[in-house]
Amino acid sequence: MLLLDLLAARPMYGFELAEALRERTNGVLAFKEGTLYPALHRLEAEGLVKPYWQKSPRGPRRRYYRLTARGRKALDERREHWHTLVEAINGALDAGNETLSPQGSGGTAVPETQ
Amino acid sequence: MLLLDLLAARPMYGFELAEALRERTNGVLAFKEGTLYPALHRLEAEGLVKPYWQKSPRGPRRRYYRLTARGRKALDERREHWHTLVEAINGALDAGNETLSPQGSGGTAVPETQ
DNA sequence: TCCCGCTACTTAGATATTCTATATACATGT
DNA sequence: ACATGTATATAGAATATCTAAGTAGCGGGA
Repeated sequence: MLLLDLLAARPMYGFELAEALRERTNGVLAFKEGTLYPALHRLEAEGLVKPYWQKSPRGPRRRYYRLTARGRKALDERREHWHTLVEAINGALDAGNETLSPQGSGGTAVPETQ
Repeated sequence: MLLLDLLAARPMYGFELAEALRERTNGVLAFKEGTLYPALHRLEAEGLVKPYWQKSPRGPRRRYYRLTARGRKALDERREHWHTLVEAINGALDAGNETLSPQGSGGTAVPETQ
């Protein structure tokens, strides 16, 4: 999801993605090479991104990844799934803390996942 | 974290934990047996929970898990880590959506993780 | 020229976790 | 005796991460 999200703005190459994630999360999250590149290959295999080589003004060539239409759709789905997940977990955590305001947290029935 | 959180209220047994999580998350999350029991064994090995057998009024005996002092501490740490993680990811997602209110989200420098 | 450091991508192997699937067993009802 | 529901356990496959190393282009300094 994070990779797709970063690529939604513009095509980027691996190293750039790693730097961008680190900046955006203030260093909380950082892709390790062994995670990043295989993950990009998986996204490519799923048809969610389309890569192309491009020369660098200095240093080795770069592999840019562009989001496909399917990738855009997948990003929307994954964002929604992420929010569902966070709300479910935070709701579960809140439920254990009957210390303060007893609010129902607007519990709408949610379709099963996992 | 979810197991520790559920056990913070009172000791519970595996099956009960599975039902409790399903209820609390409106079915969004559910422990599979093959995930739940090994996870409980790991928590035990880490000294975060202490199990004991107890007879059931009907059906086979139950293995109740009680949170230890270390488990309580671990829960606090994991909750904090969870919130840090969620904020980092949501912040990263927001950063890609320069559509609305340009708020800095109160970005406090956070120590590195992962 | 040679080596070093930075950029940039790749991949093998170890480790960790989840899921699938099955096994075991107690209690109750038919 | 057998099916059903409760309850725990675990082997094996699948998936993903991390560790670690390798390859390579470019520019600067000895």
